[in-house]
Amino acid sequence: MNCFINKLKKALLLQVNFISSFYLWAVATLLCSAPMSSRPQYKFLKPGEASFSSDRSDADPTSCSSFIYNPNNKLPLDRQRQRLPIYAVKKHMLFLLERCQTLVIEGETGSGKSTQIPQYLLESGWCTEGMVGVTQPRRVACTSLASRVAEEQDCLLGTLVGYTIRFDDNTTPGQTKLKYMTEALLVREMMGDPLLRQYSVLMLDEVHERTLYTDILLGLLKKVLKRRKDLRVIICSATIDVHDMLHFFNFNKTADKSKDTAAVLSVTGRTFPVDVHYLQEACADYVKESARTVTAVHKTQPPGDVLVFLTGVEEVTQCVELIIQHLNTKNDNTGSMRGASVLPMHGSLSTSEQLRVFQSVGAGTRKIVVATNIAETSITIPGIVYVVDCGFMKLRVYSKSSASSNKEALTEGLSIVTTSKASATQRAGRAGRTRPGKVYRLYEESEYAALPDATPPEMLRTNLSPAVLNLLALGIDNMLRFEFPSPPPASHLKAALEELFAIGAITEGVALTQPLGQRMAEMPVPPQLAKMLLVSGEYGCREEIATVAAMLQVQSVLVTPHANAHNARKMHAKFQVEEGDLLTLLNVYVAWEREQRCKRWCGRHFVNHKSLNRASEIKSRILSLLDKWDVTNDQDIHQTTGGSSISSMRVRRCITAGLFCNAAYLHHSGQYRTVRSNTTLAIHPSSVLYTLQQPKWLVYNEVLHTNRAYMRDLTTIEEDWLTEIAPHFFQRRRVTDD
DNA sequence: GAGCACTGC
Repeated sequence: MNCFINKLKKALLLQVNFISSFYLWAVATLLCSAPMSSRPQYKFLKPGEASFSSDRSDADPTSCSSFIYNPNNKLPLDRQRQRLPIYAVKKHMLFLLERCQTLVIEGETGSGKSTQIPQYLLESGWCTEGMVGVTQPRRVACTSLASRVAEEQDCLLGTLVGYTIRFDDNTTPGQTKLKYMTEALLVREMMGDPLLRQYSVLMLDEVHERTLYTDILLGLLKKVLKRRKDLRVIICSATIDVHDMLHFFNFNKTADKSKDTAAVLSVTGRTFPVDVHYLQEACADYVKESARTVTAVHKTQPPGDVLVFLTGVEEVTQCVELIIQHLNTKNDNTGSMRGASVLPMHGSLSTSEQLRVFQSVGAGTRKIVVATNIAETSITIPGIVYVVDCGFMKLRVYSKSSASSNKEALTEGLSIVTTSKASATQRAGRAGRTRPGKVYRLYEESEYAALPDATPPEMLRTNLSPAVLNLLALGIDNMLRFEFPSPPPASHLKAALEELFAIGAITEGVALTQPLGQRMAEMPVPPQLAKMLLVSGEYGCREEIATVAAMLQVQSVLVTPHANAHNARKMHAKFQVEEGDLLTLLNVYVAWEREQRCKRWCGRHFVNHKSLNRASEIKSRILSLLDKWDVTNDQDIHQTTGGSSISSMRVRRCITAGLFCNAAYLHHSGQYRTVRSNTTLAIHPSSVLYTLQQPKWLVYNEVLHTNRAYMRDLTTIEEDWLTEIAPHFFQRRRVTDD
């Protein structure tokens, strides 16, 4: 502790009191540390005109998407089902499931596993005692798979076959036997039913994606399997990690194979061969090289649409412009020209702009889609024959801040890294869905061999406090003994435990506090925001905080179109207040409601209508939870205040109660430093405080690492509030050294 | 003094 204090420099500072969290630290350091994922470096060779090597046909377009190309869609449904590759192994699968608790199915796109396996289980009596639950990482997959299966079973969706995603439960209790759901939702269900008694079989689909919730579920199900010998678990994954999964779930530690509790079954897919082309010499600029390659494909290759993978919005925009230049003809605003239509595709586009890539561009015209990673798993564009893969992607990383600080701080950020072999294969597979295709990889063949096999699981790359809170609520109070499929580094767990302790979610003994911690776990928002919501009654600003929390859950409420940035900024200025971004967001929401949620008003003010509607849904869900727990505005506060400035202060004090760990002050050097670790951080240019007067003290909602470490979603606060609201965390001291 | 890939409760 003394040593820690000595490290701080000059002036009057607030300091973190780590005395109470020392125990947590001791617990956390006991946890075994996992090897950090190595981040491969991609080296560019000298610039120059590069050419592609000759055709090769060794592509293995393994991909597992919920959108399945169906070459038999003119046949009757039962004939279609029998033609799927999975049908050939149906009996073997059912036999293995009788014998083993866990079945790992290695299956490729178009094998029919996601739709057929649940029906085989239904038909062979696995649903008499309980349901078959199928998890998916994404919501659209749940809804589309459920409707397909309902159609094949000739039943109304929501009866025998149903789905459950957030805000949308389309099942009938007692009647629904096949239930598709998101992974996160099954984790929620386990809070009420830890042994999942209503399920006889659980099937986890797309496990190779290794989302945070996939890993949580894998660990939890392993525990449940030990307690419930009647339960069966089916793991569907791509080739890459089948043996890891088998090893993870096989409880047989003897050499006697007949005692194995897990088995593997392989199913071939139904995709077309994809020719792989590599550069013979590395390129200096993959954006320019992509545009050059697309142009060459358009001029020399037979008809067929093109999909380009780049890493970010800016690259996509630049590449679209370059391609249009290269194709060198007048283009109208639609991007159409001489037999080609060039379209961008990324998450920040509006729905209507995104829909354009699915629309037909007409016979004789080649569609060229330039996309981010959104096209790798989340969406499938039909008709793609050529893929151009730059070999890079943006990936969330969670690591020690490289910014100048005298104490380690873990922060989240995005980095551009090379893709993995699995990811390169997935991208290539996008070219072979309807007929044989070609992929152009903008790197050398030797570079491919150097790629990591798979992208590291999200569990190793993210802030763990939400996950740890979830596990605690599920009764996993000993992280030491929890079997993570990929154990996260001890430092990440330590940081999560410290944060949860600071906001009062857990005790020094790492137990969930009652009722605060328990309720925070049930809140569908990150722990710090949950804290803010649960104490909002005490500050008399329940409605306002519910709005702020909901607005922080949706992306891009304020839109700034490239072409109309000036006007957008002018309109956005109407909502801006010097108290910061969270109160600005509150203003936007209030204004939207005042205008009767008018869509045209949104357009005029460059506000995303879809996002606001979603925020409204989340807000209602939050408010109903607060009602359930009797979190209501304190009457005394309500009566004695009324003015808007006082109201703003109440809201900001309540925000401080949730985000006090993220406090920063304006150092005399003119830079902001965090109170917790004295890390230098800058105000992000998207913040309203970027142009307004810089406050002495503020709290931020998140840190974004790009070239520098930026704080986003800011709120101005008073220094005194910190010691007042979180006395356990802050101590006022005068530090005189240095 | 710039610029966030994608999910999910």
